[in-house]
Amino acid sequence: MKILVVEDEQNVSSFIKRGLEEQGHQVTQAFDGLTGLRLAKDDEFDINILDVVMPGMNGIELCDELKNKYHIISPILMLTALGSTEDIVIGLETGADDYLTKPFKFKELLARINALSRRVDKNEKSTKSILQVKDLEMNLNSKEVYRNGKEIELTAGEFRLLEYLLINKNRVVSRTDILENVWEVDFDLGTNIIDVYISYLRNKIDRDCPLKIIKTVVGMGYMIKD
Amino acid sequence: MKILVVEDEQNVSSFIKRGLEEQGHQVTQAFDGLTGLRLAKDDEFDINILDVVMPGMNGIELCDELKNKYHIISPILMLTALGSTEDIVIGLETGADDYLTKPFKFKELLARINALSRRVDKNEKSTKSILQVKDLEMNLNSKEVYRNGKEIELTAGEFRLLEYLLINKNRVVSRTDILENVWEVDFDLGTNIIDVYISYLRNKIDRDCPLKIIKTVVGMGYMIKD
DNA sequence: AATAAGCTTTAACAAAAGTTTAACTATTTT
DNA sequence: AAAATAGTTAAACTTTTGTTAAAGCTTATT
Repeated sequence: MKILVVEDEQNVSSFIKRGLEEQGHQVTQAFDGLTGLRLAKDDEFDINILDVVMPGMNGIELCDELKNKYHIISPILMLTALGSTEDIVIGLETGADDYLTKPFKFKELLARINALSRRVDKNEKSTKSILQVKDLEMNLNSKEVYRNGKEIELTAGEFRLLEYLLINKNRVVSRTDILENVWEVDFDLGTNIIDVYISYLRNKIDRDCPLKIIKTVVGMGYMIKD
Repeated sequence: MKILVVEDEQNVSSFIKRGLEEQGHQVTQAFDGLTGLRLAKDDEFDINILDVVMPGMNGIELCDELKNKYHIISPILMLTALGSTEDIVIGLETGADDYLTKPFKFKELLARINALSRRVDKNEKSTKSILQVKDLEMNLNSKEVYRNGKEIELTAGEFRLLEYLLINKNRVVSRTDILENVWEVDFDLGTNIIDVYISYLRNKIDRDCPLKIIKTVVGMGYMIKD
């Protein structure tokens, strides 16, 4: 994610930047309100972290401008000093989406960032909640899978693998892709877990049906075709 | 918009699907009434298009079940054969919102879909104060909960958890979702409070009943199903 | 202010379910 | 036919879930 940090204290800003970058985010820093304003309105960040206390334009004014004048849609997380309830109230009134009182644990900041980004994801379009191919359908809300009208019970891992194959239907997905996206493992240490799970899945969804859903592409990966 | 098409004729269904997808809609297909029923009640579509003539459960029976048994609120558009005035009358009586006689021009279908979706937007937000599922009901005003006519006393925490599960019925809610929305905690520090409360709830609402309300979906969360 | 009652949270453990490894077999490619 | 790739199986291992009891909080009452 692209994250903007508007914070005048050099060391606090760096602390946040370093931590977020370790998590794979891209961090842009602004050390005063006006610079923050320019950056935030010219370039859409996924999350804006604003300190309240800053020389020149403070975080509350900045938040107000961004939300009420430039109508940015990305969430704002305010950093306030301990106990300044006043600031928190004003901040939330002017449109901040969340706040965190200093000093804070980095883990807490991360959790709030994740919560905010999830909240945004939810508001995005009416995400499709049923994936289907041939006579197989997967309901992402109820986590139920049906083949030819009959329910099939899958474990969490089997479900995630099938979901990934369905999202990528008509495309061959490599073992590396699967490992990265389903198991969230970035390097293969010679496990055959994918083969095992493909086998489990086939037993449940393909064994009793003449037309097979999961296709092997030797040397390349697996594919589900329409 | 998310649109469900229940139509047994492969080519008609594909024709509709293709056309609607070109307009940017998401189309889910069912080729028989029973599948249509399951899909429509498990997942809320913006519009349901039902063919009248189908093997097994026909469109009128399906419409009846959806509107009068499952009380879905999304509009139903019936596709009837030319001249079957009988069907149209019955269809509208059982709760269909509009109908179209086959054969039809695609443009006409589109116009009716747009009209229906506009109609729905206006009626939105009917804040329900009673949540119910099977023989369980929760009154949000009086904060009373009844199972099979007998009152059940819940503590505030138990009530909020049950309420959240009911609001999200037919959807698996993860522990993270629950923690965020019921306990308003954005990060999990390894508490098992959800398990404990689920256990308390089950003791009060499920223990003495053969049909269980709260379902565990291992590795994913909990769900209450209709 | 102290007490009591009820509710919430933690913690420990048992039980259930799911995941991963590894050895072996089968199939496909070279 | 040999080598490489893929599939199967069961056992070992982990994680997840359910339960209980006790400790910690709050709130109402004395």
